[in-house]
Amino acid sequence: MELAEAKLKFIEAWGKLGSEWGINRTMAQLHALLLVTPDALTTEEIMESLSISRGNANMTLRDLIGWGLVEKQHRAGERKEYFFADKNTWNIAQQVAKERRKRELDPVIKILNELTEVEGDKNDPAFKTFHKSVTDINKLAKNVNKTLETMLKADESWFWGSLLKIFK
Amino acid sequence: MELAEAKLKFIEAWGKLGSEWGINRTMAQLHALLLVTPDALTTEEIMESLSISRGNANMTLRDLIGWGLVEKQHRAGERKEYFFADKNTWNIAQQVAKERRKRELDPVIKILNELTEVEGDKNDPAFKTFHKSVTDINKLAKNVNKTLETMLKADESWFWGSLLKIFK
DNA sequence: GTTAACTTTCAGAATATTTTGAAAGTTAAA
DNA sequence: TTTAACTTTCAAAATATTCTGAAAGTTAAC
Repeated sequence: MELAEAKLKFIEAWGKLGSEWGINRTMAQLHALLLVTPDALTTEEIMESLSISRGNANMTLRDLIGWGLVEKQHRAGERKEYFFADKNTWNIAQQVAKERRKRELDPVIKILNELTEVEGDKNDPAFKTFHKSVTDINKLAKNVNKTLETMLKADESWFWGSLLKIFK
Repeated sequence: MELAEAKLKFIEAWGKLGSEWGINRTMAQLHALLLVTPDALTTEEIMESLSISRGNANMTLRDLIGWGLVEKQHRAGERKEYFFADKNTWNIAQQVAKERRKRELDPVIKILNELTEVEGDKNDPAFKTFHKSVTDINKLAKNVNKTLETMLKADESWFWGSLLKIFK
């Protein structure tokens, strides 16, 4: 397989995975493109590579910067901006985990905490079932949260080393 | 807060979280409804509760059954079918992990394995960057895979106990 | 074998999301 | 200050996803 073909395959696969996990396909693809490109790219080059419009490129880049995955570079004597992605996979994983926790997990834990407090007739099966499900899911969510917390502070080799040691 | 209101809040929150994670909102909501309902429900009752059409209810129920989260029940002397959800949160988490792994992670690991094998000029920065990113992501994916593997076999309290022990 | 209660299907409608592109905005350099 | 290179915005268009509902299909009971 040619490098060019392989890059396209990677970009496509990453876009697909992203869209299955609630991440805009273009955003995942643009990130993938920057991941396999050694140097920083201009908006123009990105538009060309992915066949997307200027507006789309601009907004997607802004989103990626908001996720902490991409940075702007400016070069002396040049008006245009260059974009490049952090290539450290562990950093990327941490960054994605951090953002999704903040945006999605935290709000839901907040609601679950409230719902756990709802009171009712302990003999009513409707109440009992509600309370048990909410409480159990809340516990699960908190365990996930703690695990993420650890992951966010951890060094990659320590993290996987520890995990795979127990999980031999 | 009333139980009825709390149920609605739970259904709404679960639907939102689902849609952020690439799961159809209705599917997440219907699952949530069954989770907080002690007894099995008919299609009719589900349509009513969630204000959805018969077609939508039917297809969503079929999907949930496909995910292993809901079961059909039939009752002696009755034509209509009843649907109920497994209320064991750990089972649910395992089931979701298992299905998403099969549907989404496995295919991507297959592609990453192929792309890892692509050969090229070791002095070409384009090749080096491609190869490193693909290899690193592949490693990460495999570690996630191993962790899921363990989780799928594990007992809940052992799993979280082990994790939180290292991660104190 | 007929009925009627129920389930399933799927084309088209509704809705939600993503993308475009041209106009407006910005700002370094002349 | 003016220009022009570049970035940003956002209403409208394109696309993708989800939902509806009526018709077709199924089958348990009679």
